[in-house]
Amino acid sequence: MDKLQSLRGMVDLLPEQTAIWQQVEAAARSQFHRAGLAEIRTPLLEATELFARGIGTSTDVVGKEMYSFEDRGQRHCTLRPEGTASVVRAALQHGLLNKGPQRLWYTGPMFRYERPQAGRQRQFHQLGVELLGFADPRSDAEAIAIAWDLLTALGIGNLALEINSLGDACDRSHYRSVLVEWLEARRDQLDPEAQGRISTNPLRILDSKNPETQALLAAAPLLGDCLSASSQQRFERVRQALDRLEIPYQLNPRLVRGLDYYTHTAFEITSSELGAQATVCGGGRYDGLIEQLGGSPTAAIGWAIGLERLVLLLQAAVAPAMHPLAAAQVYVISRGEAAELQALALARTLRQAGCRVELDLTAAAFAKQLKRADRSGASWALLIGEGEIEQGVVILKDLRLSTEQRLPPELAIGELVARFCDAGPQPFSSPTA
RNA sequence: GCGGGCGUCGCCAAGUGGUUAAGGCAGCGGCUUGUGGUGCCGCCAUACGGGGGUUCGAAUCCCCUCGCUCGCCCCA
Repeated sequence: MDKLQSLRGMVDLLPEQTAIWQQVEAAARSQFHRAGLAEIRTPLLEATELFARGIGTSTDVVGKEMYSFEDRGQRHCTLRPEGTASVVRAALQHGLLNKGPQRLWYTGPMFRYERPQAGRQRQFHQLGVELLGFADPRSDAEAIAIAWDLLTALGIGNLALEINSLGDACDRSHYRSVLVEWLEARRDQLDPEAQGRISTNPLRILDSKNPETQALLAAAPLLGDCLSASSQQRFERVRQALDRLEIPYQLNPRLVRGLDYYTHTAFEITSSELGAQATVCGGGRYDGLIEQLGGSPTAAIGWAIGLERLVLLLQAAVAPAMHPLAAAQVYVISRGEAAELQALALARTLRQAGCRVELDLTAAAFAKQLKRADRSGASWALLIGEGEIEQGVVILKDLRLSTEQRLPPELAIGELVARFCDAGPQPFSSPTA
């Protein structure tokens, strides 16, 4: 196949798709606005080192999924595989945290070199929230609530929230040694994947999907048992807050996220309707990251929603009720040089007055143009031919009733504007409206 | 990186060794001259993802390759 086509895993969003994306973006903006979040936009390209230091070199994302290359100045560059590291970098670079805690949101494409499958592309889009400089357990609940409420507001059901606490750095290294010791004693019962991970990233063995490994793990020591008293207490308060918000959740002691920077609260929102890639939203607290990237110790929590997955759910749930494409209200037809120019001008006048107008740009016969008018979904047509130009009138035709009247252009415009005068585009109105 | 499924016109889709690759939708042209939605007629893949091979003969069999897709891994 030598046809030009998009790169593997890089997906075009066609006009009939973009409407639903715009709806999601609008809902998110509204939600974030009400929550007092400000938008931040960072470059798609960052120094490779940012992700190596931020996400952790033993993670799959950094180890084998990054789009990395050297630019012409021999700089090591990487297309961002996630948003948090960039946001933290930007906050530090511009001293945002010196002004106090930051409540931020972002959206945009991320890149991971993986094998595409349902709900997973190489370029995908995330919508994320980062609350920098907040340590209070209520901030965990607030962050989760923002995500939960956004998904709910969009009409997505069948969602499950799972949470766990990974403790602080101390708890984790303590648990890590306990777990490694336990795993080593059973090394020969583990699958090869898991065996390799004992030394590289033992915690990740916990959410292995290998059934035999899982069976064995049922008896493994739990992270929760290694948490310090204060970590446990903290987690307890997060749960209380969620209870108070009446956000249902399940404790999942095996939930371990794939990025190294997470501490304390980790969570995922999943849907059973997504196939293998069930996570719509994932996030957690990262109290050590900011310091690790050169800032002073600062607590923070954040999450990201996978927009492709969200759109998949929306299409399954509510999209059929939507009319993504806005049909024109008026279709303008003309024949003959003078008429064509007048049509061009009248279409513009109508648009300036707030009507959705489609102008036929062909010189085809009236029958042809009328046929297109009909298919466009417009309910009114404006016809101008040589005869009309001579008489100084236009034909205003009701395509539904098949009635028409000849009248001066100003009156026809006035008639249409009175009917469709709403200013501004109306992306989701029904074509028949 | 590893497995499974698939790959015929813009879309859907027949066709599983024999000289014409169905059909539907969309598109284009026409059916009295400047009036649509239905109807009727016509046009629309020397071509079956690409490359080799088997055969007298292949879209149909074999091999390789590319792509899509689902799953593993991982994650949003």
